[in-house]
Amino acid sequence: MDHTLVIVESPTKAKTIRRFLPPNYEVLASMGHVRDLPKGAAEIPASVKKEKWSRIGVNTTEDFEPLYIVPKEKKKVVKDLKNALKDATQLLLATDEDREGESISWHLMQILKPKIPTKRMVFHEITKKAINKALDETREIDMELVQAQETRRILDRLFGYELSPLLWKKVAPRLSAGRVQSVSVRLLVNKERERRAFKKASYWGLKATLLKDNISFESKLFSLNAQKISNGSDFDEKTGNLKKGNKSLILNEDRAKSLLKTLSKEKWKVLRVEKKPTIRKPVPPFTTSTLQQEANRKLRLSARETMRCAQGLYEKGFITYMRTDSVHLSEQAIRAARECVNSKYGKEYLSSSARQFNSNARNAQEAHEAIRPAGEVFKTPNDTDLSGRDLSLYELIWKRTVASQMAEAKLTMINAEIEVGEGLFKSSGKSIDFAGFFRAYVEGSDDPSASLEQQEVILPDLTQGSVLEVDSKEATYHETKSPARYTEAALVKVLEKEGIGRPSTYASIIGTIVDRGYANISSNSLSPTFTAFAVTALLEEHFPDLVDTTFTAKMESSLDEISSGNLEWLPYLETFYKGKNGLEVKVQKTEGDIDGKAYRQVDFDDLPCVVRIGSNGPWLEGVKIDESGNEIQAKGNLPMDITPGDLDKKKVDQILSGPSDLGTDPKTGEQVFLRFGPYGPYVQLGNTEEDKAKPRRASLPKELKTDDLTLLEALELLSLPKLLGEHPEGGIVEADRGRFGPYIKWIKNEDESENRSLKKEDDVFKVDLKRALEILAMPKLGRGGQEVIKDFGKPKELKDKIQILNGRYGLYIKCGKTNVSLPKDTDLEKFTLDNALVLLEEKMKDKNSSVFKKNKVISKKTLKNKKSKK
DNA sequence: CAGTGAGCGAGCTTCCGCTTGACTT
Repeated sequence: MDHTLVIVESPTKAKTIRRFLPPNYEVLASMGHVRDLPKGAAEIPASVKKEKWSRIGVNTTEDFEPLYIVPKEKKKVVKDLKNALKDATQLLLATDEDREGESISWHLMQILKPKIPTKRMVFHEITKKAINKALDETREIDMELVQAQETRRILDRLFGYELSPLLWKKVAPRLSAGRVQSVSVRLLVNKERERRAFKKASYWGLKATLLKDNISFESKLFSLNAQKISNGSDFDEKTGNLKKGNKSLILNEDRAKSLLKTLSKEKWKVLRVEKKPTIRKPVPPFTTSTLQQEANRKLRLSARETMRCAQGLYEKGFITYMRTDSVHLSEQAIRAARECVNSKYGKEYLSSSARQFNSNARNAQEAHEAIRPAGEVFKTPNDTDLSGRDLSLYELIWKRTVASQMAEAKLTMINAEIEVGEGLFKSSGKSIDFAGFFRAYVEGSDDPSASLEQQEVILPDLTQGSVLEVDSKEATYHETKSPARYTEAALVKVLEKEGIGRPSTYASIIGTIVDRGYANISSNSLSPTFTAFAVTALLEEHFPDLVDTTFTAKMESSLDEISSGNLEWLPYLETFYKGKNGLEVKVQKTEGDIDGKAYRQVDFDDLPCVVRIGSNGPWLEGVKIDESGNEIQAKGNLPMDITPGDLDKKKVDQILSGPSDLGTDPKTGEQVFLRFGPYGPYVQLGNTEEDKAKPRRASLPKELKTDDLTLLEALELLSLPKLLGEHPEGGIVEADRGRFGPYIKWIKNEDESENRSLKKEDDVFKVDLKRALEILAMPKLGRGGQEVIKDFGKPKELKDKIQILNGRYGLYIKCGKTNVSLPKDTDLEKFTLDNALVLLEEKMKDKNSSVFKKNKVISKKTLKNKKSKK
C-alpha cells in the first residue's frame, strides 16, 4: 500500500493542507528546526566537551564543522517523525521555500535518513490547484541554499559566542552581543545621545482665526518683509540655533506682541490661492513588521502581544500565517478582498484593477503571503465570534487587506496666502473629493500630529483680493522638542528597513535587549541603560564594522551569492573569523589590550562625573563642594528609573549632595540617612559630629534597592547586632550581618568568640536563641571547610586518598589536588571506588599532573593519540 | 567617602531563526 509522509513546519499548516491531499497522505509538522548548535554546556555531548571549540559548537580548527544536536524539546518530534516514516513508502519535505525552510528539510534528511524515495516540494498558496502543482513539480534539496543557511548560522554563533565572553570580562557577567541585538542597542544608544546633545530652541509666532462666509479657519504668520519667520524645522538640534545658512527670522516675545498690535491696523487681504489635486494610494497588506507597528500604534499592543494574538487567530483559521515578510496577495485573496469592497462599499470603491504590491524591505525572503483574512471568502469582523483584543486585531487585518484593493482617495490641497501689511500669513486646507480606501483604513503614524490624513480641513471659498474678517489673533510660544525615543514599533520599522532580524524574531529582539538589561520600556518607549552605553562604546571602538547598521545587509548579499553558487562559504567564514583581521584574533587582542575599568564606566562630556557600572547596578562618581567650599570626592546611587538621557547637571548635584533623609527614628528622634560609601550604599542613624561617638551604620544588603528603601527597613538594619540571649555555657549570643551575609556570634568572653553563618532558610531579624544554639551546636566544618561524606582511602596505585566531599556546589570527589563534581543523579549508595576512578581519570585527560603513577599517564597519552588519528 | 566574622572543587553565562506545547500555579 502506498503511503506518503509529508512534513511541514507548523501543525496548523499540516491540518490545512491535509484537506487537499489524497487519503493515503499523512502530514506531520517538524515544529521549526529540529537540530541546532548546542546552546550551552548542558547540551554539549560529553565526547567533545574536552575540545576547546566545543563551547562554541563549531569546530573552528576544522573548516568550521558545526556540531549539531537535537535539542531536548525536539526529541519527541524527531521520535514521532521517525515512527511515522516506518510505514511510509514516500517522503515529501514541504517546508518553506526560503533559506531556513530549505535547511530544515536538509536537517530532516540527515536525522531521519529515509530509505524510501524522498522529494522536496514547495508551495506558496494552500489551494487544491497550488498543491497539485507542487506535487507534480517536486525537486531535490537545494544544497547551495542550505549552505547559505549554515553559513548564516555559524557566523551568528561566532559573533555572539566570541563577543559575549569579552563583555563578561570587560563589563559585566551574563551580558550578550549579537549581530542583531548589538545593532539594535546601538540604535537606542545613538538616539539617546541625540537627546542628550539636544539644545532646546524657543521662538514665537503669530496665529489668527479668520472668517469668511461664516466659516472660520486658521492662519499662521509665514514671513515678514519677505523674510521667513523661523519655525521648529529651522533650528539645529545640536546647537539650539538656526541651522547653518538658515536666514529665517526668530521672533521673540516682545517682537511678536508688538507685531500683533501693528498688524491689527492692517487689512487682511487674500493674495493668492492655490488648489492642487492629489491622490493617496492604500498601503500594502500587512507583513509581520507592519502588523506589529500598527498594533502598537493603534491598539497599544507590544510586539509580543501582537504575535501571541495573531498566533491564536492563525490557529483558529481566521488569518493566514503571521510570520511573513511578503506583501504579496494570492489571486484567491485579491478576489475575496474585492468581493468585500463590492458588497460593503460598492463598485465605485474598487480599484480599477487588482492591486499587487512589491516588498521594498531589504532581505525579504517571501516564503509566505501577506497577513490577511484566511480563506476564499473573508469573514467580516462582525460575522466572527471574536471579542476583545482578538477582534480588534482581526479587524485591523481585515480592513488593511480590503483597503488594499480599494480605489485611490482623491483630495484637493488648498494653500492660501494672506497679505497683512508687511506680513504674509498662510493657511492650508484639504478637501476630500472621493474618500476611496479612506473609508476602510488609514495607516497610523508615529507622530500623532501627522495622523490626520483622512480628515478634511475646510477653507471657505477664497478669491484673490478679497478682504477677510479677523475673529481672533494671538502671539504663540513654541519650543523645539528633543528627538523621541524609539517605540517598539519604530525600532521594528528601522530593523526591517535595514534587513536586520526576521519576522519570527522582531518580538524577541526587544525581549532580549530588555532581559539583558540594555533597555527599559516605559510609556511605550525604549530607553537604553547605562550598561547599553558602556557596551556600545566598547563595541563601536573595537568592532565598528560589526555594529554598523549595514553589517547584516552585507552579510545577506554574501549569503545570496553563496546560495546562487557565486561565492564559496568557507573562504567567506575564514575572512570573517580567521587571520589578522578576523574576529578570533581581534577578540584576543582586545581582551589583552583594553582595561575593563574603562568600559565599566560611562563618561559624559557635559557632566562633572562618571557613571560606573557596579555589581549593584550603576552609580555616580564625581565631586561636590563641601561647606567650606572645597571640592571633595562624592558618590551617589542612581535611582532605578533614571536613564542616561535624564542625567543633567542638576540631577547629578542632587544625587551627589546627599545624604538623603529617610525619616526620623521614633525611638531616638534622630534622623536616618541613606548614604553611599566605598563599599556601596549604607544607612546611618544620626549626624556625624565631632566629639561624639560615631553614628550607627549598616550596609544595605544586595537585595534591598536604594530607591525604594523604607524607613522601617533602614531601622531594622540599624537594629543589628541583635542580642539573642545568654549561652548555656556562658557568654552571650548575637545575630548580625557582615561581609559574608547574616551570621551568629557567640561572644564567650572578652577575647574569645565563635561565629557561624546563618543558613539560607534563616532570617537574621527573626532568628531566636534556640535556633542560634542549634546552629552553634553544628560541628565546624573540617579543615578546608568541607564535610567528608565518604572516604575510599588511598588505593595502591595512587599518591593520594580518594574522598567524597560535600561542598558549596554539591558533592564532589577529591583526590590530591584533583576535584570532580559528581553528576547530579548519582546514587551515593551504589557509588564505588571504581566509579570514582573513572571520573578522576576523565578529569585528568588534559592535565599534565596526574593522580596516577607514571606508567598510567603514558597509557593515557597513547590512547589519546590513537583517538586523534582517527 | 563606613566597618567587619570564614575560607573554599568551579563552571556557566552568550548568538539568530524556525516552530509549539510542556511545565508550573
